[in-house]
Amino acid sequence: MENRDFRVLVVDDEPDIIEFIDYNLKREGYHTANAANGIEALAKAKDFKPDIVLLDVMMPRMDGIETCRQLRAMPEMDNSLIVFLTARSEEYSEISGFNAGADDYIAKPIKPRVLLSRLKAILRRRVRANEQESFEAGDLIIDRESFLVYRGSQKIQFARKEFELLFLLASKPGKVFTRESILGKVWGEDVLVVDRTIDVHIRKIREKLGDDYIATIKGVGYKFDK
Amino acid sequence: MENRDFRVLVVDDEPDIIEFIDYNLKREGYHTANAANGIEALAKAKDFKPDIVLLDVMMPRMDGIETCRQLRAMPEMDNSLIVFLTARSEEYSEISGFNAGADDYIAKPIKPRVLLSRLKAILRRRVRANEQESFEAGDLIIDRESFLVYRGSQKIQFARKEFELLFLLASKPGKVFTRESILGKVWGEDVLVVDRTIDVHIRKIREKLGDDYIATIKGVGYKFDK
DNA sequence: CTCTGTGTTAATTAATCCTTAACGGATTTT
DNA sequence: AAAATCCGTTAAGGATTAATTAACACAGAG
Repeated sequence: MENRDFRVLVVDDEPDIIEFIDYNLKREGYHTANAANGIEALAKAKDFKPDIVLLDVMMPRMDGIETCRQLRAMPEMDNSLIVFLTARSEEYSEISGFNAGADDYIAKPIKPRVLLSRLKAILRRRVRANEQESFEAGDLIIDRESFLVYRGSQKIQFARKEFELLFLLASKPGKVFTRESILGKVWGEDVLVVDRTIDVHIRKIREKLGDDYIATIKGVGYKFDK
Repeated sequence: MENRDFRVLVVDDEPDIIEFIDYNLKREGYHTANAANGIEALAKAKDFKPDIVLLDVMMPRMDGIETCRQLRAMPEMDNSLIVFLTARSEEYSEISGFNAGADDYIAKPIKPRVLLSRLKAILRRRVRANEQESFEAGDLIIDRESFLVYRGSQKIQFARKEFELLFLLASKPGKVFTRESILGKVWGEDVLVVDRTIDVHIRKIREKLGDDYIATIKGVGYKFDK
């Protein structure tokens, strides 16, 4: 899906910021609309049907948190994302505490590149969330619900880490994952685990599936390649 | 890549700020140069070839925005980043409106840790941004994601150095790369490797692709030419 | 508590990649 | 024409990276 297909509603009481965000989004091909306060935002959302709402937390009349609640209640917003714009990242705890239903937040001051890359990431994440928990890769069916992998009528059981690793690799067949990125995604960002650990799990996967599913790219990483 | 390899040009009319930033960057191993105004900045940029320019927006004689435009126009600045130093975040509209080509900005007052971590993030991002994931060259498709080269339906596998070398040459078909620049880009700036090594890798590439992809320019270097 | 499956690491072995030295041919310079 | 330079090629070892095995810790199930 191209950016051009995404609709973004920007809600902020400062015209400068609206203009700034609007300019950057338009340049990337997003459809945009804007509102200066919560009341206006609700009205605009109804017509505009945004995929994503960038919502300033601090606004006069009706604040972002209340606006968010009301937006969430609208049927038109069923599949939309709401992203808070917060003056400082410290306010995150506050926001999440409110549990107003925001999907993410972006800290001000907003930098063009950060805004755009975050937006992309958020939208990508949504796409994934909508994805089924089960998919096919090669002649395998990988099903997260049951933690099982099917090959034809054969059921193959994997331990959790093995499964997550296979799941990651198979989710993008052909793509080479570096050990670093594998660690980040399967084990978590700041986990102290040695690279060899990945190798061992790869080996266990190969033991169960055969050697011709996961290819080693020496000096780079692994890929699912069947 | 270590910080020591990065070159930062700091442009600000206040000597105090220059000194402050300079001190902090040097401590982290960056190479630095500085300029007190836009005119000086342009001259320095030409010699110093910075990877990144920290540019005060408000300056006498020629302001940061105009300086930025002119820097962008310089061929020496092709791969450089320009980061604005802005007095306050309110300057959004200004920054966004003119589209002078800044890559990011850092708000004053500048805190050392913020400066350094932002710089790291920005440089890291650049490295990625420069990396095209996949492109066509001649009848080849060179795909870094899978570390494969396709010729029609044929998949051709390369070892890492071979791949990087082919990737470099093919990224600018027709351009002659000297051995020196090849070493710098594929092997890294301060690696001690003998020229014959490149030849050997070129040979391996030719073995896999055929002799009519990479041409030797005697006394100069190699180019991708198909 | 014991047993089993899982996750991790260390240590060893295996694979392959990278680099170099050496030599020969080609081309350019002296 | 000789000398010098540059490039291509080969084969060998050294260096790097991955595969494999075995051992241990730990958690949860029974």
